[in-house]
Amino acid sequence: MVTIRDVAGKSGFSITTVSMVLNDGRGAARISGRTRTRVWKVARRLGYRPNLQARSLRSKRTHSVGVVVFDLTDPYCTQIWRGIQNHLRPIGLFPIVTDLQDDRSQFQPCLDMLMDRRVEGIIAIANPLYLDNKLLSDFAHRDVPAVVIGRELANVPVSSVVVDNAAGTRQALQHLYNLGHSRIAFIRGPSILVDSIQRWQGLEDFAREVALKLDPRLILEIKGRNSTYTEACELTEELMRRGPDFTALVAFDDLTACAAIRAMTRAGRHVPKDCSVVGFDDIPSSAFYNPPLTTVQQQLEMQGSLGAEIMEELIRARAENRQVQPKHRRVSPKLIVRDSTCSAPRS
Amino acid sequence: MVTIRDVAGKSGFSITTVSMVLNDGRGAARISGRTRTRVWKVARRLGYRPNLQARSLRSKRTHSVGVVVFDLTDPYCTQIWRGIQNHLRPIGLFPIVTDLQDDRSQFQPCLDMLMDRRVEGIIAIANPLYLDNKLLSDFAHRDVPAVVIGRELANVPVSSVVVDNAAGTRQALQHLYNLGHSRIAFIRGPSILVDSIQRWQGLEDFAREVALKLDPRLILEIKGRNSTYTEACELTEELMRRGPDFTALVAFDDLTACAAIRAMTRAGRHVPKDCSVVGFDDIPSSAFYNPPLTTVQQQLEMQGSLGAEIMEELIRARAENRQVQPKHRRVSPKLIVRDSTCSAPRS
DNA sequence: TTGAGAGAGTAAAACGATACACCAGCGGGA
DNA sequence: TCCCGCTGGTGTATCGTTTTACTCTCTCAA
Repeated sequence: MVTIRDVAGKSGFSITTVSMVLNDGRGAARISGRTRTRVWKVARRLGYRPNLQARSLRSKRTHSVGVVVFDLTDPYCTQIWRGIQNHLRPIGLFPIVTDLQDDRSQFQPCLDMLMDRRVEGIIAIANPLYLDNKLLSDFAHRDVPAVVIGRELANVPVSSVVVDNAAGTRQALQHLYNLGHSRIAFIRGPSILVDSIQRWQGLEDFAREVALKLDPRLILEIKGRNSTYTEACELTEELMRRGPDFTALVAFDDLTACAAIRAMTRAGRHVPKDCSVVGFDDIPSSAFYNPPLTTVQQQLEMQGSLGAEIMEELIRARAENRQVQPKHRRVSPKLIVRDSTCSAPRS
Repeated sequence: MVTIRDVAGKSGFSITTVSMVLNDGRGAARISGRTRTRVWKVARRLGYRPNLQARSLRSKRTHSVGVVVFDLTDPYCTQIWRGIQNHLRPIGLFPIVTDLQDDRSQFQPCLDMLMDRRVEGIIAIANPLYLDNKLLSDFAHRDVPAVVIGRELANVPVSSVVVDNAAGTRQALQHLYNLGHSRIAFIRGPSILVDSIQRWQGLEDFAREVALKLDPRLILEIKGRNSTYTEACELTEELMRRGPDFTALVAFDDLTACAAIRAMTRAGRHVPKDCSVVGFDDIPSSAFYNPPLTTVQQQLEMQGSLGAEIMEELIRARAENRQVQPKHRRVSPKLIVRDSTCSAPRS
């Protein structure tokens, strides 16, 4: 491996000079143009690549950011990751990912691994289910800047990016309402999730505004005891028993929506002709579902970039020894209309 | 940050001793038990965490492995990643991932980033489409061990892990054959992919063995000019025009299978009652499709661990200054039977 | 003539660990 | 008594950078 010493030797300048030139910072201005080009030329010719470990050992900066992901095989995470990466790379920060594999006991170990690598900040993608506030608030006390995506923490000084759940379900219901549906069934998410509550809030608010009556017999809730998919299938069957005349269904998320459609198809009901269905999340496979799903897009990639943007700001502040308040961002979701919804049948 | 110097100071031993104890290697045997426990106790009390950059600067080992992924939002990659990670972590190797974002021009930059971080080896997940042999063979010349997953390179000394495509499609066709299907349509993959060729080979071989006649009018091929999904829909429509009597369809992969099912559903044909469909890959959403897909599972996670296992071996060999030949592994895929296939209708 | 100041660069001390060579006791065999 | 080897350590150089604090050599004004 060729070191800065080699470059210095071959170019005839001192190590210091080479370092200053190559870092092209404050010091480089003190070095004459001729010297600069000569050093660069030699460095290029030798194929010099600075040793990052040595560099950060001395400079105390690693230019890397830890990303804690609760399940890297979940598209929710990877899309956010994409956004994070796209923002971070161009500004010279390198994201290092650790995967909890849906196992909360891995949270501390993962944090430790990242801290061991001396990351300059940590972005955590919060699994609504598995990361309780205790864990997250604890990691706020590590002395690096932190950003949580997907969850807002009360009383904890940690920056966050969240989606406006209520605005999303509002759009979904409005869509069905505009299509003329009035007898609508709902499958709510598990009540332990804030998302469930917020999404329901959006539905209730809109219904009240347009004086749409919600039949309590057509509102069921996922308990989350076993497989969500299976449970959602069963709930849909229960709904069909209770009120076979509903013409639309709002599902908690896309997986639930898929299950509902599957259950109805099996029962001989056609989606969307007999019943429109709308989901939430816009997971990648939604577009390829049978039928393609009308759903609410979370703008995950944008959530990722926003998180990274906040991180950039926090790291910059720390480098300049500025104090800075936690920042909070809320992104607006967007309704994507595909083929699982259509006008209500004329009765 | 507490350093080894602090531990040495507080415990009353020298830096050397502390280092030997904490690394618990060859040297530790020379240190008495009492000293060892005292050092450990102090280290724990102070919350000492070794500085990895300093450590690897001196020891020339980073204990990290680069993983080059062509698209981290593709479940193909994340499942392999999961396998890699599960193998690497327990043996103290840290995987660092870089994402090409499906852009081949990012290959060199990503490799550079990894080499800059002095990874001890590189595992590349080959996109059949975007990583041509030139790129991959070039990276074989970097002086770190390399493993390619998803592609076998001829004439290049790089280890690899691949799936036995032919064995997979053979199982798929056998399944349909056993269900009594004889009039079977096929959507082949783009001919530029080795996978397409191998998968087709498996089909042909099995058909020949059982004297099953393949109607050339029922064999179409994806060209890959625009969206695969859209194209596959169109091909399915074409198939239905050509021979509306086929009772089963073998698709190149799951996405194609989804498209085929969608197209048939739209045309009023019921899957599997009117036509069985089998895919390939077992992408995660296959289990939740409408209907759930019968498909060939690639064992991606296993491919990942096998790759990591090879990497472990290569790194160990290098550490011990042994020469070692590239290793090659081939995993057998497994048919997963779900609801998109059933017995052929009696004619 | 002197001295200040700018311009262009260098020497040497870190950073936090590991590796290698060495050292002080001490027991024992010749 | 001498030397050897063993036990249980320690001192110091070193890894490849960055950073701080110099050193020269000019130029130019007082």
